[in-house]
Amino acid sequence: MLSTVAVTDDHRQFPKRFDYAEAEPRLYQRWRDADAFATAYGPDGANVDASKKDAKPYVIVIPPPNITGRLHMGHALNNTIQDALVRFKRMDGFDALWVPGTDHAGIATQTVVKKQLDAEGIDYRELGREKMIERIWEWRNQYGHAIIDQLVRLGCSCDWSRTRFTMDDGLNQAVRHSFVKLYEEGLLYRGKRIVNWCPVDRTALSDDEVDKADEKGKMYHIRYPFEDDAEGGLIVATTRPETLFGDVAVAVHPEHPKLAQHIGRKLVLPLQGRIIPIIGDEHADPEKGTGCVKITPAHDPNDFEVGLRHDLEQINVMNEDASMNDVVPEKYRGMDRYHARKVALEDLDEQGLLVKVEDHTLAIGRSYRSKVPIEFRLSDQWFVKMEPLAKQALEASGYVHGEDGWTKGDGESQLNLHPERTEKIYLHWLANIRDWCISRQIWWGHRVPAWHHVETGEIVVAMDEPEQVKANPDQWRQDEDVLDTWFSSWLWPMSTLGWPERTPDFERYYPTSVLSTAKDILFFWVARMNFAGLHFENRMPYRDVYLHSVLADESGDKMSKSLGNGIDPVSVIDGATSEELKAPVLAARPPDMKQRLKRIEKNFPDGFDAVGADALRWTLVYSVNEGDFVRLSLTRFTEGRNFVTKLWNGAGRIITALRAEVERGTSGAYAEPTDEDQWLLARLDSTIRDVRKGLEGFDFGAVGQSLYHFVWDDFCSWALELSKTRLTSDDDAVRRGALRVMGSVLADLLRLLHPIVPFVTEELWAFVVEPMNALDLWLDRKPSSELLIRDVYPEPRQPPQPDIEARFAILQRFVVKVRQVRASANVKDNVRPVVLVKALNDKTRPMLEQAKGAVTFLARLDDITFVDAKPKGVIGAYDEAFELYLELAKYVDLAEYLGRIEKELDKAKQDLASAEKQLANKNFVDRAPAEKVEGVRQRQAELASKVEKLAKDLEDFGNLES
RNA sequence: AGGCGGGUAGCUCAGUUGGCAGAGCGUCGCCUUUACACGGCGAAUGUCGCAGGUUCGAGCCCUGUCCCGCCUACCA
Repeated sequence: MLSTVAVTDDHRQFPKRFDYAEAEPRLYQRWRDADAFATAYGPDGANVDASKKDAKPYVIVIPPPNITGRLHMGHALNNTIQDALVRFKRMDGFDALWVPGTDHAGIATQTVVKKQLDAEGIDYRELGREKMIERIWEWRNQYGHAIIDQLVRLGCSCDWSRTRFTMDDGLNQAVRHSFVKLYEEGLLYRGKRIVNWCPVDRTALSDDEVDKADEKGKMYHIRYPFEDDAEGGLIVATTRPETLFGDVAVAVHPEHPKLAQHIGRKLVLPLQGRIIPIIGDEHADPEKGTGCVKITPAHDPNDFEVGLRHDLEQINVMNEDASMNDVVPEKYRGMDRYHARKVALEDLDEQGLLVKVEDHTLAIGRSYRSKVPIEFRLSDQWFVKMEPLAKQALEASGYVHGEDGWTKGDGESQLNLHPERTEKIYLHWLANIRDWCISRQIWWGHRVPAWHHVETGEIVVAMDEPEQVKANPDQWRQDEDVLDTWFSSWLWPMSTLGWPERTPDFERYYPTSVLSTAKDILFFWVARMNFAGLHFENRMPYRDVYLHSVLADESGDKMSKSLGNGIDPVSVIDGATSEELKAPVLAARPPDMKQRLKRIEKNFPDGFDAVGADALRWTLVYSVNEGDFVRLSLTRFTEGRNFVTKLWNGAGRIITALRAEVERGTSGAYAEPTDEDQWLLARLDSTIRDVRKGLEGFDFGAVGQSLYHFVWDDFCSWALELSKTRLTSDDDAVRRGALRVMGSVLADLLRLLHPIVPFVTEELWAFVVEPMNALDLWLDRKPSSELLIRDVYPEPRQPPQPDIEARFAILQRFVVKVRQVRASANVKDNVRPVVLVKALNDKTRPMLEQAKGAVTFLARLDDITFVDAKPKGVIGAYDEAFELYLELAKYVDLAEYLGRIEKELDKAKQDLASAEKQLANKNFVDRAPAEKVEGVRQRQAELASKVEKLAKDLEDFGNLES
């Protein structure tokens, strides 16, 4: 079996590992140099890629990361998904565009720069608005691109020439345009309302910017004496005694059996001495507390409503930083709210008015940014009326309003949410929407385009400084507030493409195709983008929304900065020392810090080895599911790395064989595909179908599993092993035939995998394409590009081939059966027995004969001989398609093996009994579909025969115990 | 309180119209077999949360129930 030509078919020449650290930057640069992320049409509307002149656009606009952010695992997941989709569609013939950009992140950024100034000993308020904004721009220009650089490390194929920033001029214009338009339509108003107020950042917050959680607190029962009876009075229960200075009434339920009689009487407000009325209002729930509620309109949203109903004064008792203001008695002025509470309680106690204090769990809202409990504060703010916008969104989702509220109508939905069940959550929110407070009392952001007349209070809203302001600048001042960051984000899919201008980009690429984002900003952002798209352009800004799961650590805790349990994607790509792994935990100082640190020390005493971007991406895609959480641990990424290495080595085996063939200089004839080849092609087709379906349906976990199975099991474990005998054949045509199929399948496999693991596939692509071209051995589908990123996504070649798969399954079961017998009987690998086979159907013999060389290689046999009956003195193993016999006694002690047969016999008996029982059930035979019944009959026959044979074997070897 | 999910092998999770319970990791053997030890071959492992119901047949459908998570609202 010597090869006739001496060639260097030396597999050791192919590197054992993919050197991602070296290759990733090199390959990324190649893509950039080749303009591989560019669209078919430029921003001027000119066609720049003639081959995609008629291609349909496929557009994703990135959820803009904050300029203050560092890439976290959630970004890595979301951007991997987007990149996979864009690369898939780009290869599949679409004019794909992925618009990147960043968000100015109002409060977050201002806070970062404020801290920087604090460190320099500069008070930003003294610095003044203009200088402060200048400093923030400086900061942004210096640090604001860090996260973009990290997206590059991930391999994201964004069109960087179209990078946007939410504070760009164009986007600012879009913001002002939408503000003015909404104002003119009466959907935007200014009003005095109770808002969530952050005393640290001294700004209003939207409801979404407040994190609510149950916290332990106290409930204080305070007696408010009657004006006409100092010993009597009503007992009010409150958790906020320090706000009592702002009380303007005490409410009881108008039909309260005992308390209603007091309505109209007056009370003396403790500590303050002010006289306040007792009013009747249904807000006072007789079941709760003492049944008496103090009414503080300026510090509680419910009380605010009560106050409006009863025309009560609104008394604000706090300053912007939540210290007590001049309304309160002198003693308390300037005290922080909690200090004031303590002192007030002491004083009440002294006066005998503090009746009772009990433990109480209450929901405390904290600013998501400063983590400080928010204050309800009465102030002038800008609001967007949400109901009309939500109505439009509900209708766009095919809902109609009727007597039962909103219900699904006959109309088609313009929006598909994935996973589907999120739609219910979305609609529920839409149906219960509240107005959106969009003004923020900070400096960094889009300034409210409104001017107030200094004397009259008249308000003018306009895109640019209005004429009357220009004429009398001293009479007017521009509104001091800036807009909520989300007020620019909600326009993002439109504004990044040039809206409100009708730019060529906007005309061609809007509406976009898909929005992919984390589940937790469905309301913050997705819903509002829907509103903006529908309201301003009368259509959804995208057709599909994919909401990925939230990432959690291995014990199921959501990855968060405050727990320090996040895994840094860059640490995964580049590796990290044990100390670096510990850093986030040490920074966060969570309650279980010690355990977390210990775990890191134990599991990663020498740190974590770099695994590269592909392994990171692969692991994320492979792990994602439709649940609420994806649990990840560092070891999962090692598994991803193993997969990349497996692919690398499997491909390497074919590549070295291809190179060897090029060296041999063969040409011309090749053998036609064998049965094994047909099977592999059928498996490839089915994988292509799965992967396409998964990508189209946002079922990324299924995509990963299908590809994993194909690469590891079908391609490497079976096809590659089976091909070895042919690849080392001395018959040119046989070798070339095998290479033709294996090379072509490998190329398709790289195409299939590329959207998920772009680097390793791009690297291997060149290695495969070059020799395949040289040998001219393509089965079909010659590459259309030197770069895989530009090549074409595979389509199935044939419909499903159940016959071929069934035939090949016989081969697989045969090999496995022999291996099982060998393993359980301890037959060493260097022992090469002859196996005797009796075929039980007409497929078995042709299949095994055709692939005999390969099968004997896989099962480590000397030969396969076909027989018509079982000879004496052999051990049998039984399958529905064949019986195989081995002269095991020749090689090993049989005693061990017989135990195994007994077990197998027991199992077969059990299965047989169950099949028989089913067939004895008249109902089953009569009612079940005929094919099901037939299937069980067949199984029963096979099992009966198997039981018989195994029992006889045991008997023959005289070891039957039962 | 309401809404939405989830409970399947030691762990993380699949389970596509109801028809013989699956994968990866981990575990246990054997193997430095010429792509890969980041590997190969083989093995073990289940009250499908619990209780009913529908059905010839339920992990899957229905009812109830217990846990866990998330969201929304309220909390004097």
